[in-house]
Amino acid sequence: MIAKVIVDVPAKQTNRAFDYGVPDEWASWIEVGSRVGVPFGPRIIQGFVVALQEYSDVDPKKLRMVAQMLDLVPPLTPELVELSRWMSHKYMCHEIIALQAMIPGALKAKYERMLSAASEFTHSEVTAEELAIMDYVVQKGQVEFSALTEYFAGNELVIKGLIRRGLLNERQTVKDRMQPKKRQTVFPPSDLGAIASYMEQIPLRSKRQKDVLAFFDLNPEPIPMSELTERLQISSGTVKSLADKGWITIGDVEMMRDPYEGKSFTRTQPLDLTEEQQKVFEPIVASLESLERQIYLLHGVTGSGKTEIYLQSIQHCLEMGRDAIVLVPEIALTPQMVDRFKGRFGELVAVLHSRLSQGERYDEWRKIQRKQVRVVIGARSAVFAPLTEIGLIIIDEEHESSYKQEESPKYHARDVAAERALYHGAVVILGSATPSIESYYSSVQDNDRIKLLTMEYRVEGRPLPAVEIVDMREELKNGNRSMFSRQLYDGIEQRLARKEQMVLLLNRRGYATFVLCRSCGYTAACPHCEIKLTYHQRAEMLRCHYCGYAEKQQLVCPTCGSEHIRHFGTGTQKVEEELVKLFPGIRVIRMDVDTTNEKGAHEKWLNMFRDRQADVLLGTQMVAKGLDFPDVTLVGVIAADSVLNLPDFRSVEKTFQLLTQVAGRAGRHQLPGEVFIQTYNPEHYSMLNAQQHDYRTFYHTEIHYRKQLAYPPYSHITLITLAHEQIPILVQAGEAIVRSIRENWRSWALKNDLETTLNRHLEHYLEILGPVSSPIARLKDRYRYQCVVKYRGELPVADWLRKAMEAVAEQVEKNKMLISVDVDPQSMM
DNA sequence: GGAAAAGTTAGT
DNA sequence: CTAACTTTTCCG
Repeated sequence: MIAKVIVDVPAKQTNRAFDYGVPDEWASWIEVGSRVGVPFGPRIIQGFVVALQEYSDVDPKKLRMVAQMLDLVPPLTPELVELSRWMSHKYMCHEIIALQAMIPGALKAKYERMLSAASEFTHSEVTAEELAIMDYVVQKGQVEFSALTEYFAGNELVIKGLIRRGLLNERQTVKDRMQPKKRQTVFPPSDLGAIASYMEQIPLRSKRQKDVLAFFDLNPEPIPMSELTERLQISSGTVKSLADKGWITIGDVEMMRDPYEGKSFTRTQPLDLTEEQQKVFEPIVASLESLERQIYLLHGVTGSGKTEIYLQSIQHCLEMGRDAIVLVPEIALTPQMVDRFKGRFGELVAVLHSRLSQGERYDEWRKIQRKQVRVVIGARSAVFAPLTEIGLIIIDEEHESSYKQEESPKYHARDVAAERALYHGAVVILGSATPSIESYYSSVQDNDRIKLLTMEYRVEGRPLPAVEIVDMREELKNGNRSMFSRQLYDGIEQRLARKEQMVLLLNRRGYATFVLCRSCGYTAACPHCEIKLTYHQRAEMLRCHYCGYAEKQQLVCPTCGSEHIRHFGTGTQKVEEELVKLFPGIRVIRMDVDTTNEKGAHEKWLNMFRDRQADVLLGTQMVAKGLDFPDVTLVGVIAADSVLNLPDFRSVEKTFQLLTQVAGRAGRHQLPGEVFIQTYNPEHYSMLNAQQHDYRTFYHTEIHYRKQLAYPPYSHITLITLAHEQIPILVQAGEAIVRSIRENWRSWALKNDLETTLNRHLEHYLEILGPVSSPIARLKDRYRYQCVVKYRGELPVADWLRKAMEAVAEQVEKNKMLISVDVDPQSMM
C-alpha cells in the first residue's frame, strides 16, 4: 500500500504529494487525513496522508516507508483534505499551510533530534575537541542536538562530522506539543475484603494511613490524589507509603481540561417565535430537510431575535441526526453568548476560541473528534471543526472582517463555510443587522445562490434607540474644545444622576495618536516602520502599534531641543482621564487590547460592568459587538470619523456597520436608549443612515459608488504585497509581476477576441494598479510595495497570478523578498 | 527546510 | 590544483 503525503515544508518545490510505503501492521489503520512521520531527505518530518493507493510510479529503490503514525484517530477527514486542496488553489498558499490551519496548534509538529554516544570508540580516532564533545554526551547519556550545538557553540560542523562517522547515534522523532492532561489518581485495593487485614498490619502510630484505608472501605472508588489529600487533610506521602506496600495503586488518568468546569448552565426551552421569526424559520427548516446546500442571508435588526432562530435551527438539525457549527466573531464570543448555547444544548456543545489555553483548545477539539459533541461554537477557525455530518453552519455577524484570516492561508470563513456546505448538502445562515455589501448584493442579484430573509422588528416591539448626530464643527465654533460635545456631556451627567449605565466607543487605543513638536514640526515615528508612535500614558512610553517597538517618552524635542512637545489626537486612555477629571467619582472600565490581553480579563471587565461596579464601559470596537446589558441607556461614539478616513474602499461600510451595531447596544430592555454620534461629517450618508437604522437606503447609496468605481461586488480584488529593505528591488519585482499579468491578459483577450481597453463597463474588465507604495510604507525595517489586481468576468486571473509569481520566483528567492498574495482582501493595508 | 551536490572563486 | 565558499537541486 502506498500513501501520498504532503510534508511539513512550506516551499515551492515541496508543494506536492510524496509517495511512501505503508508497513503492513499499519495498513488497516492508516487513512486519508492521518498524520504521519516520514523520512524526508536526511530527517523525519510530519506529513498528512492525502491519498492511499495500490501502486506508485516512483522507483521502488527510492521509495521509503512511513516511519510513524502520530494519532490513533486521524485528525482530519477526507473532506477536510479535499477542502485543503481547494483552499490552496483559491488562496494561493502551500497545501501544507492549509492543512495546518485545520488542526489545533497542539498538534503542530515538534521535532526532536536526540544524540547518544556509539557504544565503542577509541581515543585515537578523535581529536581533543571531539573527545570533549563525546565525553559530554557519554556523561549525559542522551542530548538534544540543538542543546549540544548550543553548549559547544561554533562546533556544529564537528558534531555533524561525529554523527556522519557513526560515533554519535542520532534518533529523530516527531512529537506533539501537547500531551493529554493527566491527573494523579488513587485506586482502592483490588481486594476490598483485605482492607481489614491491612489495617491490622499498620503500626499504631501510622494513624493517617489507617484513615486512607478506612476511607476506601467506605468509598471503594478511584479518587484524584488532590481530592483525597484535601478531604482527609493528609499529604500525598502518606498515600505513597500505602502504595509502596502494594495495597493500593497510584496511576495517571487522562482527563479533559474543561474551561467551563464547575459552571452550571440553566437549561432553557425554545421560546415561542414571533410571526416574523416564524416566517424566517420555515424556509430554513425546509432547506435542512432537502439535504442540499442552501445559503441564507438573515438580515435582522439588532434585537430582532436572530439567536433564537439559530437555536431552533440547530435543534431541528440535531433532530435530523446532523451536526452544526456556529461561528461568532472572536470579541463577541462572550460568556453570555456561550451560556445561551450551553443552556439549550448542554454537554453537546464544544467551544473554541483564542482565549483558551492551547491545552484547553486541544481538549475541546478532541471532544469534537471523538463525537462527544454535536454543536461547535467558535471563532473563525472553528469552520474547520472535524465534524462528519454537518447539516448547518451559522455565521453570526457575517459582515465582520475578523472572518478573514490576515495570515496565510488568507481564507474567509464565509467562503470556506459555503464550500463545506456544498460537500455536506448543508444549510448556511449568514446573520447580521448590517450585512456586508457583498452578501446583500448577492442576495438581491441572485436569490437562488443566497436567499434573503428579513426581520424588521425587535422582539416585544421595543423601539430602536433615538440616535442624535452631533456636529463637532459646531461645537468648536461655540468654543467647546473638549472631546465631549455639550449633548454628550449632559447625557453622561444625567445617567450618573439616574444611576444608569453608559457605553462609550472610541476606535483608538493608547493616550494620544501622535506626538508633535510645535517648534520644528517633528513627529515621533517608529524607527522600523512608517508609522507614527502612539503615546501610552500609564507606561509613559511611545509605542508602535504595528511592530511593538516602544521607547521612553521624550520631554524635549530630539531634533531641536524645544520643550514644546505636545500630544495630539485622542485615545481611550485620554478619554478615561478626561472622564475622571470632568465627573469626579465616575467609575470607568476601559476595555481595549491593552487592558484585555491577560487571560480572562475580557470576562472580568464585562462581569464587573454587569454587576454595576462601573458607570461607564469605555473601549474600542470590542464594546460595540453583541453585548447586552439591560441598564445601558446611553451610547456615545466619541469620534465616528476615525474609521471613515482610513484609505480603504470599505471604510464607509465599516463606519455604518460600527455605528449601527453600537447604537443597538442601547435600550435593549425596559429602559429606552439614547445614542450620540460625534462627527465632523454630519451629512455623510453613513452617519445619516445609521441614525435612521436604515440599512437598505445605505446599501443603495453605497452600491452605487461601488459600481462607479468598479469595487467589489462589481469586481474581484487580489492584493499582492512585496516587502524588502531596498525600494529598487521592490519596484523591479512589482513591475515584473504587473508585466507578466498584462501579457497574459493581452494574449487571452486576443485569443477570445476581446477588447482590452480599460473600460469598467465591459463585461470582462481587468485593471492593475501599481506597483505603488503600500499604505503602511515600511514595516519592521522593510519597505512595502503593492499591486492591486481588479477584475470582473470569467477571467482565469488566478492562473495568470500563478504565472506571474513563477516569473519573479527567482528574484524573490535570491533577494529574500517577502511576497504575499491576498485574494479578496478585507483590508488594503 | 536542510543537506548534498554542483559550481565558483581565491589562494597557493 | 584545491580548499573555501556560494548556489542549486532534490527530497518518495
